[in-house]
Amino acid sequence: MFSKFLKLKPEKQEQIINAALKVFSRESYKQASTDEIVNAAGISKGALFHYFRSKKDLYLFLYDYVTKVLTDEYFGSIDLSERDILLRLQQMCLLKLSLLKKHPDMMNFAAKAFVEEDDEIKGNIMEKNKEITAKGYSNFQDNIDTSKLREDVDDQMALNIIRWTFEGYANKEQAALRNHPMDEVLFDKWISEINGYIEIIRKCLYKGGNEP
Amino acid sequence: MFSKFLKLKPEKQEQIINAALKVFSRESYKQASTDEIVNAAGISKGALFHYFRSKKDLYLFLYDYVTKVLTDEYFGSIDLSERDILLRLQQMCLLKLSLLKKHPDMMNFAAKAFVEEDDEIKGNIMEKNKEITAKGYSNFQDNIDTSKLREDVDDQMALNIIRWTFEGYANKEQAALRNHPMDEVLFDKWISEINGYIEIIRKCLYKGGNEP
Amino acid sequence: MFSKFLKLKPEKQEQIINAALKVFSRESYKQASTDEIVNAAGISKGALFHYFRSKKDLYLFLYDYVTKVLTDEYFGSIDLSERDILLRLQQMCLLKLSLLKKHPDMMNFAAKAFVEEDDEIKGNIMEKNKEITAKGYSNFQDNIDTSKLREDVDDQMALNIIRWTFEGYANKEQAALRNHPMDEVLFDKWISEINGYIEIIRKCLYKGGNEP
Amino acid sequence: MFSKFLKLKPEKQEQIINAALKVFSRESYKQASTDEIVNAAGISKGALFHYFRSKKDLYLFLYDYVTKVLTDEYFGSIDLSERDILLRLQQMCLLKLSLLKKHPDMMNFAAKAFVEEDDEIKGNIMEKNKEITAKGYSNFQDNIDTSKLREDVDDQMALNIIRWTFEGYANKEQAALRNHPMDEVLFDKWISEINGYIEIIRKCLYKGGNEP
DNA sequence: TATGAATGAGGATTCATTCAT
DNA sequence: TATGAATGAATCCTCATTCAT
Repeated sequence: MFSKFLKLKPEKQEQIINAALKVFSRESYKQASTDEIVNAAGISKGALFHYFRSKKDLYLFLYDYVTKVLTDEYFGSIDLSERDILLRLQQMCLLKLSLLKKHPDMMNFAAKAFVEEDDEIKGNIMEKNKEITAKGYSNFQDNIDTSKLREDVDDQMALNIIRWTFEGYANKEQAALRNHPMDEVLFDKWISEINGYIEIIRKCLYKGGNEP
Repeated sequence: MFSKFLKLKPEKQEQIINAALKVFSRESYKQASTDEIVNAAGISKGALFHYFRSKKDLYLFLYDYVTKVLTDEYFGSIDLSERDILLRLQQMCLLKLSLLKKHPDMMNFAAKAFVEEDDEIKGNIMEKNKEITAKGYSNFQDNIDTSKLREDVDDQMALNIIRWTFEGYANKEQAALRNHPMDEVLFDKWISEINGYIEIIRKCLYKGGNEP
Repeated sequence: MFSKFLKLKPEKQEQIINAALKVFSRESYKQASTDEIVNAAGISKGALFHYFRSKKDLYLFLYDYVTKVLTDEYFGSIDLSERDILLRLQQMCLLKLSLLKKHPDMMNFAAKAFVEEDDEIKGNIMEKNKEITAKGYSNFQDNIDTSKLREDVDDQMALNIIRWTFEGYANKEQAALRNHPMDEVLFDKWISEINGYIEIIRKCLYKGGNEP
Repeated sequence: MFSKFLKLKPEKQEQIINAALKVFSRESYKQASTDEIVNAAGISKGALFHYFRSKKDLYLFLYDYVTKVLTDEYFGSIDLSERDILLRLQQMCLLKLSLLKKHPDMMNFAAKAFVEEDDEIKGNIMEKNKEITAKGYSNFQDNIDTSKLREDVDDQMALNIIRWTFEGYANKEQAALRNHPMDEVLFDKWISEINGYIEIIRKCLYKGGNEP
């Protein structure tokens, strides 16, 4: 499967993948047009269906491809030995925001694919997600040292609050990303704001934080 | 406009609205098929276009309808004089979860419509959203008494953490909703868990909370 | 046939006929919409199909009606004992132009119906035309006194030139009619111009005209 | 535009053009059915919309095509240096009748298009007509030598009578064309009859014609 | 008799997929 | 292997006609 595509020169593969990602990251599965994809990729209609047998196969190939690239970059960059949840989430949050800027089409494609509800592919995507989960990419709270958390607060609830805070921040910034260029200044802002939240959480939910 | 539809017997109106909401809450604007809608509603193709002149008009009618029902039920039930953010968000969160169970199709439709990007309707939806915003439905943090918050923590950041906590909780429960029936037990669970988070936040982010 | 329609009060009949004529004189048979007709007539959809069984029947009724009114007014006003072709065509031409202004919808309807090629009605219209012709409305050149025409010119050819001249003039003026109001001034212009052509023809094609 | 169509084999282009012309020369723009066109052309529905993006585009393409063919054949065959109006109109009339027999669908299409009132295309057709007019195809009476006309008759009125005579003759013959085959005999009849009219007009409206 | 809601076949257009070259 | 012309099912929408009230 996909062997015909994989025999192409890497540059051509990339060119086709990028074109398809661009289209699929903007439109839903059904609305995305193969015409637009072949035009953006600079190949013929027949070629696309020669490499991939169908639109569905192309989509699922892209899903695997994107999943692999993103998980590699994501989990390859995260220090899973960091047992302090704040430092781990700081990494994760910055990494996610960086990936959004580095691979916007992939990230948007992944986000769209995650909620895609077209019957033609929904089943396959859910299956693939199960496989990914099964591979056991460590969760944000695996192997976390909870001993630093306040004792008068339920650990899991504290972890949830911390996670939701970082998720909320990442979402807020993601929405802003569309309008602003990504540069050193923006990255520094992220670091400084994230550290602000870390400080608050450390103060409030960790042992030995200041008295309110 | 829509006068022909509004002359129908209420039961029939409801039957058509429900059918359309079911389809539009599952599929995007473009993918949603009028065939499926008329089949679900048990009416003929011609009838649909007799009541609403076009698919677009039907969609925008539904948007207005849903917006009205949800804002009425939502803002009609919220006590905006409550100046303690925790109590206000407790109300909002419970209400949102209740609405999700009471009107799942409406809530999903509203969520989908909010991010709908089809050129045919995007402009209209944005316009309607402006009108809604202009009507001044108060924001979650309008008129909030921030004097209760810890003084050694930035107010806005504290409010963000609190909001994201409730949003995170609501999202988590929303995902679970599809599989469980909504009943007294579930509602009690929500109250108890939300109160758990409230207690933690009060302890950590409010003046005079316990020392960690 | 049409008995139900003919039982209506004359004013209502007229109102319906006028509305239908307005629509059919603007649009072709197929494109003319029964919706537009009932709206213009201020009656319900059902009523129209109650009076006339179908769009086709309505159209054919109108054709008969218009044919009758126009031939009555036309042949009722023409003095067929006038044996001078110029005076007869002068009458006919002025009458046609007057009718165009007096009954524009009828004239346009008749003109459109004459070239209507929709299979649903073409046969019926052609049949009706045969009947009309069979009734023997006298032709423009019936009973004409050709003795006044130059002897060195073929009578039939001379009559053709004369007829085509008047037809050409009438067509030219008809096109101009849409933009100008019909009034005394316009009528006088017609008379004066037509007399100009008559004078030329008398001079050129009649015995004893001036030498060129 | 139309590049896809123009890449087809000439025979296929012709086959499609002829099918479309046949349908559009019989029905109005709106009533003409693309189904009928594709059946007549022996191609699939999709193919038609592959070559031309829409029914409108097909129609406007045909208009340009027909206009070009007809004006080329028409103005390519007319000797505009002929300053005698009778000889010029003799050419024009014969040419028009020949074209009617050679390209009946094109001529009928052109005639229908000229009075087409459908909003979807009316504007475009009028624009194209302006362009054509602007190209300055000389009018029937441009550069005419009026010095040969009788001095006791208004020049413009004389020219009108002459034009209307030839138009009338062409119209009469056009109506007869549908039933008769076009052959040498018919063409000879036209020449002889037209020459008959020319002789009469020369005798009556030109200087030095015989005394009536 | 009159109403207007309802029907469903028909029309233009789109698009994934096939296939001759 | 690559091309892009061709297919036809599916989609939104229209409108003469019917029928319950």
